[in-house]
Amino acid sequence: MPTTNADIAAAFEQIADLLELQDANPFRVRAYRNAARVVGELKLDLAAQLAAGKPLPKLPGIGPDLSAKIQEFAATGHLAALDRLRKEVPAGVTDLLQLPGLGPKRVRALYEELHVHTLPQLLRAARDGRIRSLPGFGSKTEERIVAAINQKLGEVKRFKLAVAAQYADALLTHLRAGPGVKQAIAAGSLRRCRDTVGDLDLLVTAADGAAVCRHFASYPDVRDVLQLGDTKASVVLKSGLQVDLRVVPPASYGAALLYFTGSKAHNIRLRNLALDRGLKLNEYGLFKGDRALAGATEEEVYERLKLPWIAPELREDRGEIEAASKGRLPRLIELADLRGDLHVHTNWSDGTASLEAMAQAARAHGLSYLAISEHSRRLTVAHGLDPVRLAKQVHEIERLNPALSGVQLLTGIEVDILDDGALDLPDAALAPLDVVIAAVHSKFNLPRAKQTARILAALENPHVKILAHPLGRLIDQRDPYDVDMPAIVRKCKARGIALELNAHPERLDLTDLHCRMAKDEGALVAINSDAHSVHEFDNLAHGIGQARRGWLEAGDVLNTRPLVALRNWLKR
DNA sequence: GCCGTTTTCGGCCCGACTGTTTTCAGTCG
Repeated sequence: MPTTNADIAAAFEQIADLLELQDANPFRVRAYRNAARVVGELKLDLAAQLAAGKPLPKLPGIGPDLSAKIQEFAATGHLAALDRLRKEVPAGVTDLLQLPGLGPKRVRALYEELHVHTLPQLLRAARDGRIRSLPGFGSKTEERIVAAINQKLGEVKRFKLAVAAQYADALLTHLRAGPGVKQAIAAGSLRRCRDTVGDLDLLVTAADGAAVCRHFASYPDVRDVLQLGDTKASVVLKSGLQVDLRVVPPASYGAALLYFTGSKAHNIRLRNLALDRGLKLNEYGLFKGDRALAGATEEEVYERLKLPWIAPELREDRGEIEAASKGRLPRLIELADLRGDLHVHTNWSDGTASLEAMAQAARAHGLSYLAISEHSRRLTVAHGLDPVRLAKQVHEIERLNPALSGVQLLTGIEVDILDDGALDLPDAALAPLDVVIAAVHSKFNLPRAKQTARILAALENPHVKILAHPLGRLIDQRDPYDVDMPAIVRKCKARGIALELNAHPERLDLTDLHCRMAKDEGALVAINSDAHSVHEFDNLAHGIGQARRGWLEAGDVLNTRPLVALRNWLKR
């Protein structure tokens, strides 16, 4: 098994956990966690790089020691340091760290004093009342441990962005009706438009924080109140979604919004920039000694740090601070930049609306063209089109177009990539179409080399213009298939094929990092709704959020082009 | 363990809440 960057990152995280349990220098622990993040997000395959005899690139936070560990892991598949640590700490103990309220100190006390190594042992100890006997533990802690384990057994994962956004909208409405509430906004990963959201971070400005926190905790959908303070409260909704509220005075709104939007890594960079200037940045403002220099808006905080405002989607410490300081931030794409949608379905296959209804809905969403791309015949469950029905649909679209105002339909197909990389329809059926989208809908578990070869073969077909949902993932339901994305992106660039960013909430595929990879390689991206009904054009907004996280500008996206330019691109 | 246009040593982001305390440690974000 070749070593992936994810393997290296996981090993570093393991080391960090184990070191923490041994009460090691916390900054050393942080060094491992930083390194795990840097390696985990890196698109360059480090093991492949080393195998090719090339040196490791200089990476931030990775010095001589961690470089050596990466080389050791790539060469042997093991880390002696990790193996050693595993012998020193009982197996399974790191699982205990995953429970909320249990950090390294308490977990260490649990296994040293009570010999508790696993979740079942912990549950037994809690039920036997043995935990409250430990110094620093009490009956409340014991109750929380039982509750946390039970919750973990019912495991609630991260929420899809679109779902979390609905909860946030409803809660914000509730908060705005609260006592003395001036502003209420969702921050956190929702504001950064991550594809999934672990919890909601809501920010409110008001004079009386305690009253707002109580109002928040009274929200009817609340299942548990975890914390209830004067400026901060945390609840769990009936769905299992955790929501954290912070209340700050209006003069701190910008600093607080910055702080609660994150990411943590971005915030740490900003605080260090402040320290470099002899200033202190916290959620209440930017301070020189006790004197507040900025805080009411995000813009003024950035400005005092000699930076332009940085869009929330970029705040991941992935180079945005360096780009900002050099005046090289991207002009991120916006929803209004989209001129059309190149991937939708109608009631000819598995969609619910007619061709005309979809065209009208597209126009209502400000789009001026819409490519109809039904499934192809192999997808019988979706009433995929064979060459005869496809020809009929093309004819129907040509009949409809002159009568449509403000929007034009393009002919197309979402043609299946078969097991061997051939397409599900003959070239003669594809040739007359405006847009051919190739898509994998089967054999998701092929080994990496075979899956990659299969897709690369499909991309050789001269009619293919777009590769649909390139990773094939369904968030929370199906992992992405194992495929060499850099190779796919390079092939798309070479063949003049656009990679789809499928904006369906369950897909959001490409990911943010793959958007960035496409941009860096010079490959085009097409942001498509994959709408199966007239309502699903709203999904494009989530696709835009993801594209912005991938640093995409309007020029990087195929369907920002006016229809004439698009037709030229399709015909070239 | 990393890092340096003040530094190759001595720093490393910062504050709120909870529970178990009797002034604070641990955890979290």
